[in-house]
Amino acid sequence: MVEEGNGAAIVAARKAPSERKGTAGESRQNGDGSMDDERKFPDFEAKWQKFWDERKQPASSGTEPKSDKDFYILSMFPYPSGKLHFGHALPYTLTDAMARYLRMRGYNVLNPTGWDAFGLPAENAAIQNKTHPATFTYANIEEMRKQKHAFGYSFDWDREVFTCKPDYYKWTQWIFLQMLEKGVAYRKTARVNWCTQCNTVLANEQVQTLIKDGEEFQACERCESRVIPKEIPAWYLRITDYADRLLEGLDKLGDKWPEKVASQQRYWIGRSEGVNIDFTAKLKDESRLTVFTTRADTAFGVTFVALAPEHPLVDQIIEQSDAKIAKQLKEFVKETLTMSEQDRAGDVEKEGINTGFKAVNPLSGEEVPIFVANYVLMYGTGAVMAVPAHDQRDYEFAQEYKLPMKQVIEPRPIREADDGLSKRMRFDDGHGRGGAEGAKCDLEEEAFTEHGVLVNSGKYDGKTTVEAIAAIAGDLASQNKGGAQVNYKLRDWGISRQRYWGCPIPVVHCNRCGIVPVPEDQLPVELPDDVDFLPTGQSPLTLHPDFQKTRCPKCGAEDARRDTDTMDTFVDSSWYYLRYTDPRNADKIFDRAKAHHWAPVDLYIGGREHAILHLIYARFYTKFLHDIGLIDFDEPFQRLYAHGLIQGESIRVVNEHMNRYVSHAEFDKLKKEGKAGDKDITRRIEKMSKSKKNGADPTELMNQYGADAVRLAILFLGPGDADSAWDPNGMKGPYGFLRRWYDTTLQCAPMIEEITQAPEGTEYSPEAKALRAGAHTLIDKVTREFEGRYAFNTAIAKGMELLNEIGTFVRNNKKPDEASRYALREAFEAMIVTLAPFVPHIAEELNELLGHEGSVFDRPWPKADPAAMQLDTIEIPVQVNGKLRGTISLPREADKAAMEKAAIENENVKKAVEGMKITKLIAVPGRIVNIVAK
RNA sequence: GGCCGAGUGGCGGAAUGGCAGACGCAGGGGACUUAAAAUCCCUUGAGGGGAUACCCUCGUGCGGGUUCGAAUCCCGCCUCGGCCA
Repeated sequence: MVEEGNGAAIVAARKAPSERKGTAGESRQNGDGSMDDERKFPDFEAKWQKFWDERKQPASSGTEPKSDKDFYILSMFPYPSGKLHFGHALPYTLTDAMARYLRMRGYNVLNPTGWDAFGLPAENAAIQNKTHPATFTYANIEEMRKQKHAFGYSFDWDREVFTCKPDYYKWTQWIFLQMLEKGVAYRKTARVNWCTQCNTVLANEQVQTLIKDGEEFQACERCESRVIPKEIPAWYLRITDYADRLLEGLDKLGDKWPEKVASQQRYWIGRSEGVNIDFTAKLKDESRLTVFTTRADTAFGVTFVALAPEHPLVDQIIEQSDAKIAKQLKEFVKETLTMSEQDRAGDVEKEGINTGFKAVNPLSGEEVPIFVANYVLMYGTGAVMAVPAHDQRDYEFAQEYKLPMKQVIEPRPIREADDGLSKRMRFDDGHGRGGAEGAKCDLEEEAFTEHGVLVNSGKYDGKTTVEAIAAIAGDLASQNKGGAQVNYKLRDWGISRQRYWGCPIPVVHCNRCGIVPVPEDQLPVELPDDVDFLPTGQSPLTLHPDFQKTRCPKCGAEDARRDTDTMDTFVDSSWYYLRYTDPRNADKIFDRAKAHHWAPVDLYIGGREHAILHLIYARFYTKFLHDIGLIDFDEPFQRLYAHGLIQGESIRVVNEHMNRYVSHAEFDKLKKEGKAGDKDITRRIEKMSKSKKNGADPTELMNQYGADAVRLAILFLGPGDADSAWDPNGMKGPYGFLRRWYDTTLQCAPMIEEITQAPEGTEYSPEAKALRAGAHTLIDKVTREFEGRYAFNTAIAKGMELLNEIGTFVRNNKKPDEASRYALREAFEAMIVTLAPFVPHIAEELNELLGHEGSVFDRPWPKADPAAMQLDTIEIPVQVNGKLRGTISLPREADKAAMEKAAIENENVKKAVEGMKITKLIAVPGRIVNIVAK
């Protein structure tokens, strides 16, 4: 599938030794300890960055369909927060290594980057500093772009996109209009988080739980004042229509996506198969009261019905109640609605009020009381049938309010095969459990929520849970009293933000025509520049004199108003990967053929914090764009790599002097001054943050040690998909390795520069063979990591190992023969080429030093020679009864019999089996011998 | 509370059924140096014996199991982390 470089040719093509330039050539003459001061290592990184910039061939913008050789690799673009930190450096280093590797393998690689540039922090900074969000944003971008460049990342900079520029958000608006036309975007009035101080909507993530004076409440993360639910009109995207397809897509992606991310998305979508049952509420008039349940089989056990405080019937009930109950209900509803849904669904005290009205169960004909309860959410129908005997929440509520309990399910072991529940149904609200063998039913203690067999349920007695649900759903449907129903936890996506620094929503409100989309030829609706950023909490767009004022595009009325909301920034990032395929197109969102030359993304690299929101939204957008015929695929990211978090060790000092976090440097200082000791501190590994003073600045480290060393240190820390802790000493190993590698190459260059071909007819010494084995093992190891596992820490360790072997070899072979010199050259070449994706600058430098023309990245990827990887004699461990008792040296090709013979003859082994009878011999060729003896 | 992941030296981590601790950091010893830093070399799981280069015992969170053989697979538990509630 992939063209292989010829391993034997790894040493070829180079220029004359006399042309060799080495910055350190002279300083090495010192040959003493002062070398490092004078040399300043490394000093060649800027040189190679310039070299790359000048020879950079832009990624092809072909229009031919994507081939096996076209590879789209993408790292999540950053919010321009100001500085590049470890949260960025890890994914970009991973991405760059892979992109460089793929190019060396002959792939045509697209590796773009850009800026997720709209967002709240810029606007808050603007308010604080009395500037413009754009000023803040572009200054940050400028800084971060420099940093990314200094790391030597090989991005396709000519494709850089900025979501905050009109040439980008024009198309964000355009997609919105398509959604509006298709009914996927709509406006409704619904409950949002409203900050009472800032007078604005907050996203769920911007709401935090605070405890003040012993009271717990939901607060604004910025001003810490109370957040209340409020009904306001806002724009929504009908992502719920895509729920099933979003689920099916996950199945298709299979193991190309981490199972963790897929299951989080499944859970978020929260499909549950159940039954709607229409009760009859006996108010003044009889009205229908539909409940949704996944356990219709327990319908005969209903002893009350509970409504969410938001349920539409609640208003009617209040109207029809006597004054006292009405007042109680009103207060209860008001109080409950100040709680967040998370709290209500959690372990909050279950409270409710008996309305005094009754509802009739359509299956049993029984009348049960109607409650309004805080633990019922506006999920499903906003009403539940309460079955205390078989639902734990109902059980607790019934205990509290002394409500009756009626058992209608009996435990009975159900064989796995009888449990016909689909996977999706199991994945519901926790009720869909299989009938466990030996399940206990003790209603004195808790509800019985397992599956079983129906009792006290009229004609359904004797049926199993699964049979009963189907039968009841069917009967209800035929009587027009409900039927099977699928519900989702996923809600439609509210995208309106009462903010300035976002993509304006391109609609006009006209008094005559209502909501009118801005015609396509008038896009983009641009953000006005001349706005004041005042801490009023109101969107500056509503205060702007002209922005709102516009003509109705439909009837021409002068008094129409523009929508002043802007879009959630997740909208901007839901389709950016497509714009990279044709970033400067002024006429279209992108050229269809260009898009299909690259998209979908082959490998998407980003943090796990985006497992749900961004990745679901991007998948949803892709499906929509597919549906309107823009693209012919409907999953954006073929493979997802979720990188880990780099954490830092924090130190907290608690003593008579202080009680706060200190940095490592500060602690050392305090220790010297005697103000703090080891017993006063708590060390913890936690997410890097300013307040915990456990962060490390990659750019600072880069200035000190060079980009390659930081790249290497990051990759060497651990496998990229695991969280790992940053050690303040973590630079030393990788930096020392690079320096030793450089020095050793320089030292050996004169010895190997004449050798260009494997010497014919010369035998390798055992040492040279061992060195060759090391070199080819490195090639094999690095290749395998790039082809699947991405555990680059182990690949790098192999590189370090080979350098150690080279050191030993050189020390022990002061006057190497030609074959040895070739083996040595091969080892250096293997290191340069295979480590180049990780540490590109030094690889270029050493490549040049060994006399090669051009870039190391133009060299073919080497192929490991399996024969060279193995030694002639191998050491085989010998166990006796599973315990290591000796090792034997054998020719590589020794068969079982030879291994067994050598094993029994080994002195240590003889001692170990003395006086025992050997009952069994296990020999695994090339691996181990185990002797079983009694 | 649910789901997922993890638990291996002083530390980051190797080893995915076959010599536990690769590689690196930190520690110890030595060389160089007037000295220090830097650099280089040796050494380093714990315990014990022989004391040269050798050997033994224990050891991958805990308890069981499967296997000739388990860090790795199975069952039960504990702890930590993440996400959701």
